[in-house]
Amino acid sequence: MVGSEDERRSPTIYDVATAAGVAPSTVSRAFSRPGRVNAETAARIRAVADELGYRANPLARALPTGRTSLLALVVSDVTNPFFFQIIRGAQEAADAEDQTLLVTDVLESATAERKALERLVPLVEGVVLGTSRMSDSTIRVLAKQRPTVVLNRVLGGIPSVVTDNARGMRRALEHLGELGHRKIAYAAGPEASWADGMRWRAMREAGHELDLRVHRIGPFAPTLAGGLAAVGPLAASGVTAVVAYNDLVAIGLLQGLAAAGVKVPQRVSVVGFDDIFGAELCSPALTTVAAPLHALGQHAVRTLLHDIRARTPQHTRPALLPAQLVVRSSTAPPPRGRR
Amino acid sequence: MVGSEDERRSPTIYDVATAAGVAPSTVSRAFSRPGRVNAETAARIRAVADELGYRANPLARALPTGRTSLLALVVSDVTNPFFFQIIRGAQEAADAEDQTLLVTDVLESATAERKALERLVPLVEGVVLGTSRMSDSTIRVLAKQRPTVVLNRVLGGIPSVVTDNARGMRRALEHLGELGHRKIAYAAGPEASWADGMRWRAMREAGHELDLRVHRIGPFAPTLAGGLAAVGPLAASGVTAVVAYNDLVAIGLLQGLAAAGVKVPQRVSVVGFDDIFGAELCSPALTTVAAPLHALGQHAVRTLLHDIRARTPQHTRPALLPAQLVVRSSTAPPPRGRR
DNA sequence: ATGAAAGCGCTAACAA
DNA sequence: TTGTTAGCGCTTTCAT
Repeated sequence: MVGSEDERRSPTIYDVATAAGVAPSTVSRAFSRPGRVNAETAARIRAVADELGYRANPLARALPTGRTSLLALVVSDVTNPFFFQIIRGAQEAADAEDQTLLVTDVLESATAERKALERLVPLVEGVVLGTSRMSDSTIRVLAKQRPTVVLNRVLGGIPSVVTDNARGMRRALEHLGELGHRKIAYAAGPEASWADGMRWRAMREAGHELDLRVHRIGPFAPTLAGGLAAVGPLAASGVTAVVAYNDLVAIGLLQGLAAAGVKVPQRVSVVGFDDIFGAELCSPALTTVAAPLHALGQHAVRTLLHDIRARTPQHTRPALLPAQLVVRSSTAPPPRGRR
Repeated sequence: MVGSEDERRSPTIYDVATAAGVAPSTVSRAFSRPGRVNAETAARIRAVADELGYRANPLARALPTGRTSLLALVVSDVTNPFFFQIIRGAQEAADAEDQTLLVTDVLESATAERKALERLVPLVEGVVLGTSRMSDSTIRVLAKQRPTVVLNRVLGGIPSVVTDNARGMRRALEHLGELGHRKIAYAAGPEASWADGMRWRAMREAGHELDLRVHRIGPFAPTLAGGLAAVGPLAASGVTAVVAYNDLVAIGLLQGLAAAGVKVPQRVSVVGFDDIFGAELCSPALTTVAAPLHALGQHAVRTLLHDIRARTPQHTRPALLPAQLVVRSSTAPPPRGRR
């Protein structure tokens, strides 16, 4: 067997039981089901446990119950600032409920994502998928095995929490409209992106309501390089303002425009999406639609915990969290004669 | 008990054993100790296992052996770009050895760090501490419980992996010296920081050898705000170049200098440390001493794994990983008449 | 090379 | 309210 003639193993419920003069099961109950045991007995047990330095073994507890108190958060890219606050929020929510959050980076690869999940699933009680690269059907299979919450993606029947892109986009266009812009471009992100579709649709609708002309360029990669690539098409489009798929694209645009000698915001205004770390570092500081990143992470974990406890997904329709426009220095009225 | 009259539990070694006509222990061996079992038997067992969709339960495996295949990486702040590549490197190294990495953010708080560790330690086989805020003695206690590796900190007797700050600083000063600078400031970071002490000491030594005058200002918080605060003291110091404790301070400095109308690099050159994400976003793009972030994470995990397997710390002296100077646009020759 | 059996530390029926 | 007892799924001596 394993234990051998242990020198100084850590104490178990048996040690506590003996020392307190009760049965092991009573010790167990004293910790996992307080109230199901006489107050005085419980107190004594706790005292003895303290003295012995007893700590419940999470593995042993998990084996018969399946309750590992472990939650997985899968992100497509830890180095993407988009996830920082999401991770933070998620971790806070998990800590608050005494759960341990396992953050896993899958490097933008659906294969890596599946492999990671294969390893994680038997260990965790639930998983939240941040910007998953996996197919809908793969996600559904996962959701059958463990309670699952999806971030920034809507998937019929699977609980999800997303940013209210429509309202955010609306705010951005209102802002641009008030400044006097009339013709505005959208620098699109990856076509496969759910958020991209949402944003462009919202832009068309808002443009229509606000009587603004909107124009789509792209798609571009959701990176600095993508933004750089958008410079040419943007110039060709003859607009005075552009809303980018996300901040990385917007910042790339800023850099490319600067290199081309086009002044921002004097000649053209630029608006980003998400408000990632870096959006206020660039110059000019980026006006952007701030996604409720922290809240997104927090809400996802709370929802997950709820579903785990309910033993079945309750939140079947997506939770919509509000975005907020952060006005910085990359937007201004259009050049005279261009309005 | 627990299992109840299960509908469709996942198959166990018992199921496989029955189906393959062998004993459960043989199935166990076939997986955990291949070679200790007849090749043909093993093949048959594997075939049957596949068919049944058998997957070893990591919890059950871990209970008797303690081998959870879980490693903890504790970072003081996930949102600090400094950690991105560290996390990546660590995760790669862990994946390569079929270990699961648990990344935990402790929000710059020693208390949170201790609490997180308390929860993690019984679960993981080892821990790497990235920029720990805990005291040396607390870390030593931890190291007694689980193999531990420390990042960017040297702690007698505890395995650690650190950046070669001395060589990096030397490169930075050589670069500045070649450009013609003679008087250079160091914008210091937190006094409690081990890296800060190293960097300042290295700067003095290099300055001495290269015949440059070095001057220390600060300490400043290791943040953008810290950099902003450094603008005044910097102006007062009368130098033509400054090396900042880290990139965040350097970028803050860039922003503050711009606001004050001081041109970088024409009037003053700025060098950062670490090369975090953001160092090339800011303007001008930052010249900086790039820490081998990815390698740091990777090396830490490898060392940890090694120690876990050796069942005792082997690497008693710090591993020194090389830094590299990345020259971008924030450095240039000093103004005429100031050399 | 393989099997039998004990045990890892805990939980949860079931009885008392 | 508390004790007894049988597992959870796996590993590992000890026999054979």
